[in-house]
Amino acid sequence: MPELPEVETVRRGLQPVLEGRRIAQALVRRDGLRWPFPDRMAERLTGAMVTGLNRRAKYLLVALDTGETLIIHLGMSGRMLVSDAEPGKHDHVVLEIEGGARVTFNDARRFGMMDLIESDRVHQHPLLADLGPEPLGNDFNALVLTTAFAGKKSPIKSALLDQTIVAGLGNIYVCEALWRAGINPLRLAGEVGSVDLLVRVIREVLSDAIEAGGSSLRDHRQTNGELGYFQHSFSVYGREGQACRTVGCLGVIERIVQSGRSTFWCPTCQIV
DNA sequence: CAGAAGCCCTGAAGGC
DNA sequence: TGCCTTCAGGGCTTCT
Repeated sequence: MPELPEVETVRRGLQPVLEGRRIAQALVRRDGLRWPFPDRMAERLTGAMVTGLNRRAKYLLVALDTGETLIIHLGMSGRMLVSDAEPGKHDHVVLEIEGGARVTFNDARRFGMMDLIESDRVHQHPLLADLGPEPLGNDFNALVLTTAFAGKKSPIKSALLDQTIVAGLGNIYVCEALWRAGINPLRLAGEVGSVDLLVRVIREVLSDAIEAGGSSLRDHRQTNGELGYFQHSFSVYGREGQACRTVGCLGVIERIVQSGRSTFWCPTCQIV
């Protein structure tokens, strides 16, 4: 499940493979993923040099010397592979890189997306225009979050999944952050008191995950070259029925459904 | 208008 | 073993 840390890990893994290199040939093996690919995508990618590899929220931004940027979203099951293997099932786009590397976009469930847009208009792309602040950046702080929460009648769990409030959190890291902050996920966003601790733990949980991804990235590159899916140990996510890991807490992790998504939390210590 | 539910899609996992 | 059902969730669309 690629959330911000996974996408950042993919970005860091692809950087040495792509940056400053030319796409010798782009192979597009189907019409699209969630939406159709842009017109003539293969032609527009072939021959282009990658001038920079950036990230906005959960989107990878591949800047090209053609003046266009390739926007990539991994959706739910999307992954990037660096390998010599011949394209197989669910390998939808293959980039042959000058010098021999091969980067493959694989996405079994096809919830991912790719689009091309002029580089100076990237942040006006419909999918990026309304995104909230980057949680690891300076624009994300207690004042901004308090303002965004003001008057909101949805549970704080749902509010944190809203990409216009803060961009890049997904179901897993929202659960982890609320647990670290001791906040009840059912609490209405507009009724949460101080968010200072919440801001701090959101930054922490994302930074920790990026660090963990970075360390496992080296191992993965040595084995099968797959970027993006890593073993993380979660404190609450997926731990229904197990003992809470908060020091001194004797609670048991519960699973509830909010806005159609599973929320894992400890009713004993998440009481703020 | 805000908030919640529906939808897309495939593979993994669990029940019988 | 194998078939069937349920679940996973990012983010847009539709409904209330």
